[in-house]
Amino acid sequence: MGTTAPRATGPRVTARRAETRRRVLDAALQVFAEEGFGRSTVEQICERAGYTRGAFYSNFSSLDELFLVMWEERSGRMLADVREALADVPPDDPDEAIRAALAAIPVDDAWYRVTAEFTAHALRNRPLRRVMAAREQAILDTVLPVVVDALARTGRRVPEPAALGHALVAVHDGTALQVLLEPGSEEPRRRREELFMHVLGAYSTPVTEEAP
Amino acid sequence: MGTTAPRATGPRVTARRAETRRRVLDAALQVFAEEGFGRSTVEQICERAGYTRGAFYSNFSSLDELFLVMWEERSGRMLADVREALADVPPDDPDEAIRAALAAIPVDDAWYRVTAEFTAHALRNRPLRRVMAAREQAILDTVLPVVVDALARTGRRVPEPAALGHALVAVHDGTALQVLLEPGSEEPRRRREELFMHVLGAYSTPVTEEAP
DNA sequence: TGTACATCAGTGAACGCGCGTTCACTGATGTAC
DNA sequence: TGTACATCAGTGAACGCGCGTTCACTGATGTAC
Repeated sequence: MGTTAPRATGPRVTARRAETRRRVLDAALQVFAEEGFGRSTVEQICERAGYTRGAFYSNFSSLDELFLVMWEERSGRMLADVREALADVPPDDPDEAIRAALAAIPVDDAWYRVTAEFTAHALRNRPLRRVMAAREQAILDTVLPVVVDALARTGRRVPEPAALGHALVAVHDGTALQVLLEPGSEEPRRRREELFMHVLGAYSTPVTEEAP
Repeated sequence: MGTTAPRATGPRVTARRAETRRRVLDAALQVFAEEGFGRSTVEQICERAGYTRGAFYSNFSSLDELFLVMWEERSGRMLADVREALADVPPDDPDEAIRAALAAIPVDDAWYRVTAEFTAHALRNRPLRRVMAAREQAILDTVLPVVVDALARTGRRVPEPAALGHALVAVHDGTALQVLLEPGSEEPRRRREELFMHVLGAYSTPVTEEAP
């Protein structure tokens, strides 16, 4: 039995290894977006990342695992960006706050493609479904308070924040697709914003105390 | 130059051939739903359909073509079902009409998976994008008139039918995903219906003529 | 700081399976008389 | 309706490529003194 082995953080993650993983993960996003997850090969990803296939198997056990790790890492980073953008929103102009919140949520072509496939994948895979559900919850936890605050400053309160949250996520998913399917046009973007506003209005009530 | 060749309907479609295509298309939907489009093979589909691979190449030129044909055929049939269901809606109860319209739009697991992937596929493929856009338009043409009518009977008019239409499609896409991600729960179904109602309200105005 | 050694991370060749694609063939289907 | 023939649709074997996966190896990185 080893006595002084330094295994505090597991099997030791060297800087070199971290760099390799990062480059492979970045390459994976690009390849998945271009080829589709199902049509992507270990070879393509390694070539793009500048490694041989052996490096892949030294870091990941399968394409499925890579897909999961990549998606979680990426969506986590994206959520952090949104959180940061929301922190900078000026608290004195609620209308602007809501607009900023919308602008902070990126509608990115490559990412949406990958997410659409990840979604389809999750629908046939229990554990992945939980991953997606957890992510939706994280999004709500980040975005909802800001939105509810902004509405409060326009004199509106939200009786059921959870319902509003799920509605916003659904609207985001649905309209993002429409935006990406018509790359040239500004129409869908406008409709998207309009729908968001309508939903905010529908899930909140004015707090003008003229009732008893 | 052939003189009396009977080529009225192109290369002659025999009953046998039509049957083969149908069985292959049915098998394709199942396999795509289970394995994902990208991970599906000609072999799997043929095996499930009860043919050898040669039969596939005698009827289709590639998996991509099969995917497109299958999706169009399937979504066309689905739209026809919706149209039929809407035709049966009793015209005297507008609230019920709307509920029936919602119920007529199926939220089917296998189909949604396949559509999610088809969507991702379309995002990286111009011609497919047009196919999807055309389908969205067809859905609107089918569903919108019924919805606008039903609203009219509750004394509401829709100033911008197109905007409402796109909003409904977006809400459908977004909430269908939530429904499927939580298979056990009735929650998302309830929230879905609620959101539809809110959107109908937001995009229509009461026509009570008390203004000048 | 320098040297000697140990371990680690990625290399690249090798293996073999599975799949896409082709094609000569044969049994099924359709046509002419 | 029956027979002879022509065409068609699907068969199944064959070929070969590309890819997943393994593994002995070596140069890179880290450690001890």
